Amino acid sequence: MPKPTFFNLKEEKRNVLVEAAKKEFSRVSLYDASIANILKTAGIPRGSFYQYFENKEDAFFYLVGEHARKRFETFIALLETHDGDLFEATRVMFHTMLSFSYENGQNNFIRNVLLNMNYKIEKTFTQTLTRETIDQRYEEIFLLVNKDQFAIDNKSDLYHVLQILSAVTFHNLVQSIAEELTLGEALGKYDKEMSMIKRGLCKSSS
Amino acid sequence: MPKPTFFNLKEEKRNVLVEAAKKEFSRVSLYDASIANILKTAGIPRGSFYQYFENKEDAFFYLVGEHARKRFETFIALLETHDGDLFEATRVMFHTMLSFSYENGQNNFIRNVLLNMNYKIEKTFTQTLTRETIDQRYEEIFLLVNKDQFAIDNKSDLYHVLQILSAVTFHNLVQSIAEELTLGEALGKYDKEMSMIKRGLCKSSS
DNA sequence: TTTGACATATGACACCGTGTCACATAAAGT
DNA sequence: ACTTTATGTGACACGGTGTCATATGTCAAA
Repeated sequence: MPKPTFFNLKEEKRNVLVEAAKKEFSRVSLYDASIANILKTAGIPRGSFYQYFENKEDAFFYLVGEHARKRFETFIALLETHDGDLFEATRVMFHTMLSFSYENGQNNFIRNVLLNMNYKIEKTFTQTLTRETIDQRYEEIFLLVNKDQFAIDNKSDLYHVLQILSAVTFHNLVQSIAEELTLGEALGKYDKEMSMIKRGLCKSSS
Repeated sequence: MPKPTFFNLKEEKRNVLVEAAKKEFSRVSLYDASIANILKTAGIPRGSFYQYFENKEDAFFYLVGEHARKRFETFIALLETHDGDLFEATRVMFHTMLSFSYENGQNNFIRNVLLNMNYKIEKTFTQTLTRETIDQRYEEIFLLVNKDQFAIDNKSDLYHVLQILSAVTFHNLVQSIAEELTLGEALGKYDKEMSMIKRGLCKSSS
């Protein structure tokens, strides 16, 4: 987490810093990013950066976390809009993130984050779906989801549904961007795989 | 790819280097790894390293690729052993990788690779190297898989089955290691999610 | 207004890691 | 033997990170 000094900053200065960091993390991965570039863009001296953040990672995961927070709000809103249809909400989410990523060309934060996605980043993204924080925001999802559509017995089953959905959705997001699929191709593949998951991979006879 | 010089090396010296690199990449992630440590372990001067590899990444992905090659052989063998039962072969693979990872404690290559898994690494894992071999290997799988168990129409459907299977399997592998689940917990979660995927997440009526 | 305690700003610097390059040595070809 | 080609070597330039001594600002109590 950023240090208290960061949050004590005047909003404008904080924004300048956030935007500068976002710019650098839009250019390259966390590991290729250079603090010097952030400093140059934000116009602050080197020492100041370390007043606000522990290090580069700290700044990066702060940005990802903030992004994830907003996405979660969107997701909850989508669930409400679609009468608890989890698949449709996820599908719209997929579509939205992908469109946004394509519209903004090579240099945009979310594209870069997705391309360099690893476990820690994915966890920061889906912190609501992990076992530890399950009760905090999982409850919110659970109440909203229309359970009628699922072949599930209990609350724990929904956890696994979310796990599967997020695994496949993220995999498709990353792949679509990395392989530079067109929006149509990406959605086609995603819908196909989603329908297979819904229906089941095996013959019902087995 | 490593430079020709690397492959011209006498087998013993090449092995020393490979083991040294593996040791370093077992300790920390690709980005935290230091070439200096590899040099020290292998007992070669700095310049030599750059005779053999383009850079750190080059060495790392060579090791991952070699590992993946062996895993693929195992997988094909498993498919044969289990009469083309793709799910069972995948399950055994999951079990094997996880067991191996646990048995060897904190410092082992595959654990570290899984923990720092990203798209490029996963791609190296699932599609081994050249374009030509991809089609060839896919064909190999296609011929071996017992299509009777699946609700699939054509060859393209199997592609999507493999996509889903690998997404969920990798996700579980990484999560099990990162969250330090016991082998029992990990297998329980995996089996549960696999059975949900096989049967389908939605009620058959929908 | 002065004072002192605490928070914040600053940039020079020590440290570490990468990749290169000029030169040394070995191996192979003729 | 001599030339050519391949490989070995380590000093070094360059760039990046995190720290620290010092400067500057803030604010409340005296």
